[in-house]
Amino acid sequence: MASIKDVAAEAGVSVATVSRVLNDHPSVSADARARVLAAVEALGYRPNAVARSLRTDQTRTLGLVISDVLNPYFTTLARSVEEEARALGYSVIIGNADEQPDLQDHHVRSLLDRRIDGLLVSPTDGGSPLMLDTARGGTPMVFVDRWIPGVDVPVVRADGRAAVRDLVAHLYGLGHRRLAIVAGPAATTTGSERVEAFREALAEYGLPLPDAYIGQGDFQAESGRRVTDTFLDLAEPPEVVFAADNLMALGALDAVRARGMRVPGDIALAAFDDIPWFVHTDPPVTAIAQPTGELGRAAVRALVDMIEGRPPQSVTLAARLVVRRSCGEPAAPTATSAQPPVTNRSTS
Amino acid sequence: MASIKDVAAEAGVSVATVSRVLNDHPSVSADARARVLAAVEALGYRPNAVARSLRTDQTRTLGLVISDVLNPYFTTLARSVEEEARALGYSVIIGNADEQPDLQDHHVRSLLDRRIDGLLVSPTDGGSPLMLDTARGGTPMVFVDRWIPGVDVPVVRADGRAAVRDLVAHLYGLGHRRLAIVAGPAATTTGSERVEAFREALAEYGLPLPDAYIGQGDFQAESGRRVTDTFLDLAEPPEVVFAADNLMALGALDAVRARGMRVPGDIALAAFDDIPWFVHTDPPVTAIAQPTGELGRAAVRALVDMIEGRPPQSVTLAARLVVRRSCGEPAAPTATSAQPPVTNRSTS
DNA sequence: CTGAAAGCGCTTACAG
DNA sequence: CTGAAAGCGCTTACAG
Repeated sequence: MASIKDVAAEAGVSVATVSRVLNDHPSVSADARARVLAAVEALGYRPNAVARSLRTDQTRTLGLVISDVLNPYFTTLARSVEEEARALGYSVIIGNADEQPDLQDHHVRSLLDRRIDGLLVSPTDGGSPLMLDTARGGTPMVFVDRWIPGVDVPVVRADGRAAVRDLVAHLYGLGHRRLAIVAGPAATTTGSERVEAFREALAEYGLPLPDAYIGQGDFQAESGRRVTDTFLDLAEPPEVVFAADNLMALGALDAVRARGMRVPGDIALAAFDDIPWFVHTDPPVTAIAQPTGELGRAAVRALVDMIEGRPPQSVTLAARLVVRRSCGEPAAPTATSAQPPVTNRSTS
Repeated sequence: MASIKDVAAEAGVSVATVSRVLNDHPSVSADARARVLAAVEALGYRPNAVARSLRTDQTRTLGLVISDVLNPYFTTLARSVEEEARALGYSVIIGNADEQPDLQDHHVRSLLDRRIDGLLVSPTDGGSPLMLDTARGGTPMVFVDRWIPGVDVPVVRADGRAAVRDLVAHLYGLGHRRLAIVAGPAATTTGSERVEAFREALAEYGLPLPDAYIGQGDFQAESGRRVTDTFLDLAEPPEVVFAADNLMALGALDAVRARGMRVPGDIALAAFDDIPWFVHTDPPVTAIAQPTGELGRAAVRALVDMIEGRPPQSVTLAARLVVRRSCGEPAAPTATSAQPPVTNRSTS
């Protein structure tokens, strides 16, 4: 692989001059510039980013630690993060925590070792020592989707409270009274907040949320299956299962199907996070949609602002309820077509 | 951030000694080792991977350029790649080509600039100049899933030929005679091979594959929708649509649904690539499953073999047909339960 | 406008 | 067993 020395030799100039034309430094003669460019072309030279990073102390790279690559929500988030980063001149390295705090720390450490310029994290837990140290230690950092309370780090996320209230109103209107939730880990903000929002919304209707109706999942499919099984084994099973993310909803569907039961006839289902497949499941799943792409872009902008010395901005966007058929048919259908239309209701 | 010099000062030794204990070099006294370790601990020192890479000329990093992050197949592949790489002591940086050759080249270039030790690619086209140069240029490289003919690079992939034959047998047995395919880009191997396998299997049953029944997609959902629309507009629409990947199947479902038509009553559907959601779509989708995890692991092993100077091995694994209900009910149901069982038939 | 030189943080022969 | 020194490929004051 040709180095800057080779280019300098080929062009008959010093490495300093080569470096200057490569970095668009103004004080280079047109002649020197042309010779260097020709040499670069002839040798197929590409600057060594490793050497450049060591010297400049910046990698123009962002680290993104997501909770689970198999979760379409995070995959969509990752895509928008990469797009926005690329537009701003940064690359991104993705680490998949697979919902395991240990693996999350592994990736954070590895990313830090590579001296990424900034870190985007959706924490899988309440804050490991490493994560806390990193946040306090001056590395530019922003939380996306999930965050860690008590640390001074910008947060970019969706607020699902209003959408959950809309969901409960929808369920109540359909006549459901026994509502259960498959929650995410209590140590994560989305794990606890979604339960709290659900509980509060239920309270508005005078409905309880008994412990037996709060199942502890981990945001992955298998836990949704297991918890739903537990619900179905109850002497008085719930009429509705609200899965706190799309993968646990998948698991819930597995559990229901395994018993030969039907949604929504035997049990209703709703999910946090909307994904394209929910339109085509049997039945289409009522879900709470996040503005995922916008979250990713806002998170990158906040992080790049920090990196480049501008004040970063925390952002909270609204999630919205998307009603489909998995919780039952509307009591008073007004649709004129045989097939009920998909309804997109926006909160606030 | 503490550097090796700080550690050396703290421990009262030279940086060489610090480096030696960090790299488990045998000739270090127990005393020096202990002092260095204590200093590392006290300072929270972490070696700078950038500097180390520059010096050793290896990054212990693999590049993975996948065709589309939003495709669950590639996401599953990426996950297994990262797992196996981690087990072998490597990190992986993922680049998402989003099925665009330009974006693919952008990521290849960026990965090369970072001096990754090896490259894993699922090419989105027939071979850009950059890709060809890279393959010939000595960078350890292996193709996964898709490959570029005519270059001497190991290939790890699934062979779907037998499974496609099984699929056609299944469709024929169900009475279908007009079969159409939504193909991927002809410039990709999976784009052209799946069409060829389909055409050959049809020929065995004396069935033609007219041009009108070959729709040109790009492996993304929107193209599946568009092509299926075209099929449905035909004077004589096909009885079956075979989508060459799961995202185009999603698009096909969208198109069918938009017309208020039903699968398989109005038109049957099958897909290449099996994903968890296919169990829960309406109806469950008959699909060809690849041993995705094993492909990812085998690809990493081949690449690491190349990097570490061992002869790499190309691997071809069989895909298999998973029959569900999207092509119609079996003619002679032998199941005793009301609900037909999911059948997993393994080819060969 | 240009080049010689220092230095980023490591690793590794080379001497001792 | 240990340290001084060179060098990986760049960038960037500093002189001229």
